[in-house]
Amino acid sequence: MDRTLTADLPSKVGTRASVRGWVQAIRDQKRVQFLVVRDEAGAVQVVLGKDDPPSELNEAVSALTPESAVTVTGNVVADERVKLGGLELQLEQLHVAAAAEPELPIATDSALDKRIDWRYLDLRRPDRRLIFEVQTTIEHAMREFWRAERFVEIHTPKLMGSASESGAELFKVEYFDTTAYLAQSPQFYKQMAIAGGFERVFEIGPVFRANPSFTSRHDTEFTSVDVEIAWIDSHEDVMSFEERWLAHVLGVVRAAHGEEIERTFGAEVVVPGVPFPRITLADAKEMLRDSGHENVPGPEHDLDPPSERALSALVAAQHGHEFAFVTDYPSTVRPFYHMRHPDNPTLTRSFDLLWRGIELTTGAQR
RNA sequence: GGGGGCGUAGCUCAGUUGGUUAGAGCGCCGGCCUGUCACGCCGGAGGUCGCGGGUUCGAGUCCCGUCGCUCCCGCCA
Repeated sequence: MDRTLTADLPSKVGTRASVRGWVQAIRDQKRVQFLVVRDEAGAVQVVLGKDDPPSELNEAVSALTPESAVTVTGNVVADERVKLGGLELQLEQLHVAAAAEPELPIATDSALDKRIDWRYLDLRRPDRRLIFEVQTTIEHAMREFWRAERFVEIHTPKLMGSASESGAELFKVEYFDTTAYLAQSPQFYKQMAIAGGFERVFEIGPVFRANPSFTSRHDTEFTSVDVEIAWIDSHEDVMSFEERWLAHVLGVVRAAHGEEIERTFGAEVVVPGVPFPRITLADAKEMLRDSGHENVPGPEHDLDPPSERALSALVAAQHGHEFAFVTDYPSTVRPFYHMRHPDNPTLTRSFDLLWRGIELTTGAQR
């Protein structure tokens, strides 16, 4: 019998169906037994009346353990008493593909490090899966947008013969009888693609930075989204592209997952208006000082995390906007790959994009 | 790299100025329960208090070391 996803069960009422998934709950009573079986799309209540003495099927249900992998088959019936979707599956056949240990090593309130130790169990939780669903939607929406704007996707080498940018520490790896380095940025290859006549390129790929960093932002290995555009007049062209791009992506995410994100994480997905607010780094620091923010970094320094959070809060209050471009970094902060202003070589044609107090991207005219 | 916090049952956590046999909730196991839906009720099992050393009549508790986790700062072309 073909497998039915729990999300499709309403269309199966009055027929037999087979559901595959994980046992989420077992409520074994004197006269009746209930299971909740969860698959990637949802969950369904399974019901079985108990014989006296209990049937073999009754005994099999009693012996189940949470998170066991099962296939349950039976008639799908509508029943208003059932809180979970108003329907249930009347159990006729039970197949246990893999029985779980009686006691699970993590619970919903377990700490993150413990959940990571048992990641395959943690990922079964719908709120964990939602993150991956949203990530997939985001990448798809990005590629869709880029493709409509004549971008070409590139996959650049991650094993390199030398550093692609200075500043970040490199991971050394043995490469036959010589040494290679893990790429800490596709920047060099992006620019080669531009020089090669690819006017607009993008890459979504891994980058590696051997920074002994102890923060919640995992700098050592992460997935970087990179874009490079030719024939621009200034960094303003990059910003106006980026804001349209991100507004599009957030619009798609809100439409596809907005309600579930709100329900699961209590966070609203806000589709930003265009243009985003723009402020020079110097003006941002003045704004922060005027607002009474303490320890504003000096003129030769980037904003620190507390300043980024405070600036986002000020922009939100003044412009009602979650994004803010901070522009014109001094060349001392951005010495590489950044074009200087023709009339003021101490400033670069560059920007950072802040979102809800976090630095999201860095951009510049190269 | 600097600083703070934490490590006790399968999970989440209490544990007072050092003092008898280390507790709770959830989970698990057994029993009961006529439709539950966070099911309910009764009972039970489960511990090298991260590890090593020290102080003490006595250490989960104090001291030193060590391992692990976590938060903040720094680093982050």
